[in-house]
Amino acid sequence: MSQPILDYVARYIQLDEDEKKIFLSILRPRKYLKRQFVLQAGDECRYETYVVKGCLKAYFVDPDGNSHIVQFAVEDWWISDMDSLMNGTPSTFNIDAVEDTEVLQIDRNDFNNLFARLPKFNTMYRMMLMKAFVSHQRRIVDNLCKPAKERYLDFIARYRNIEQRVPQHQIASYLGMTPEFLSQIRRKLADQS
Amino acid sequence: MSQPILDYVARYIQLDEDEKKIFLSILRPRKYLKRQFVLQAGDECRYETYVVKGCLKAYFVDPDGNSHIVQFAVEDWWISDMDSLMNGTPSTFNIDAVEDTEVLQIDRNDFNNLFARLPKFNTMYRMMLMKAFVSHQRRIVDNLCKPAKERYLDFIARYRNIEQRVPQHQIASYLGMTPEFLSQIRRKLADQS
DNA sequence: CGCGACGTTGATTTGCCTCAACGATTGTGG
DNA sequence: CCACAATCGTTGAGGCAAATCAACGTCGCG
Repeated sequence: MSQPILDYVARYIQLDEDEKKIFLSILRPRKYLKRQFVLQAGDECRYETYVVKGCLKAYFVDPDGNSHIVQFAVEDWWISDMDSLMNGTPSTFNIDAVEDTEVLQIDRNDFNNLFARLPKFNTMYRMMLMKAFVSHQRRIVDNLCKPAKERYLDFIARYRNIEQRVPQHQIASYLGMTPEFLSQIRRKLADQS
Repeated sequence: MSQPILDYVARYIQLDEDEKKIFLSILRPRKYLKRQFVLQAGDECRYETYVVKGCLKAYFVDPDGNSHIVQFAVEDWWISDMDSLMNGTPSTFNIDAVEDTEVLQIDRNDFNNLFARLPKFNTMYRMMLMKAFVSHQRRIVDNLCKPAKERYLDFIARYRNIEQRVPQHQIASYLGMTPEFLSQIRRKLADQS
């Protein structure tokens, strides 16, 4: 159960046995059923969540009721409402399960103390955030300058494993287009091949 | 010259005199003239750059030759091509000066060593990145679900100081619309008030 | 002066959305 | 085990937000 996350951590930092013990002690395993909420917008985000098996998604529901997916998290990914987790403000995103999912969670207090107790985690988290920074910037640029068809092709090239596990209309939401339009794009691609 | 950056750092971490000395020793002051390049796409990003006075911008030029501004950096902001800075890969962004600008720069090697030499900086940088993470996510969502007019109004509300220093077509680029369309939006706003 | 950067305006086009209707599945309670 | 609802994808007609293209006026500056 905890081996994947230890491997994950080991890619960034080396822990001694004591540190491993402390780290493992703050992880709480939990399961979510498909469609079950991990976090509802407006609530305080109480956990940083690591996905062991399954798939979660974070999404924003705008005033018109349309929902916009900001992140998928499959195996070996982390997900949370960072703003709420840092500051205790009400979260703006919902997080729920795309399929039945097993996670390991770190409580908000433990998370905020973690960096003082085990300073090495500063390094790991900083490096994770730097990678996220880069991919966020790329996503912003791509959304600005690439047409819908190209964004779709990029997505399936990069996340082939996600594409097959998530309903098509959710991919459309992630890519910033309507499900009808994505359907149209796929038809044209199928016709010409 | 260095006081602003010390104040900046002090908002996140407390340095003793030795640490201050080390930190200051890796900062290189430099001036850029309006329109001068700080970094050209394809080159290796050699510096993390802190703006003391003036304004820089980072932008991506797409295959059609259109440029898309990903970030402005005015006083007290940092700017770089993070991917290139981390990994030494060719940068995808250009960075240049919107106006005459004074900066403090940290060389790529010093930057990568900084966290080992002065571990406190892990904490500071992690916290900076967490804030950036949140604002990137918000920008992604806003670009997906807000119409152009609203994005413009949000921008001038949040960055009134930037709006007055940067040519209008660059703001349009940052907001992901054409300069013609932004001009139209502004006319309508002016008419009805 | 003359050129380049900047903003504006209008005509036209287009990428994508809206709305509505329709099968195919899946799942679920009676 | 069936009936009915919910979820999901598809298709087409029509509409709109924003892009494109082209022309023009202004300003600052070498």
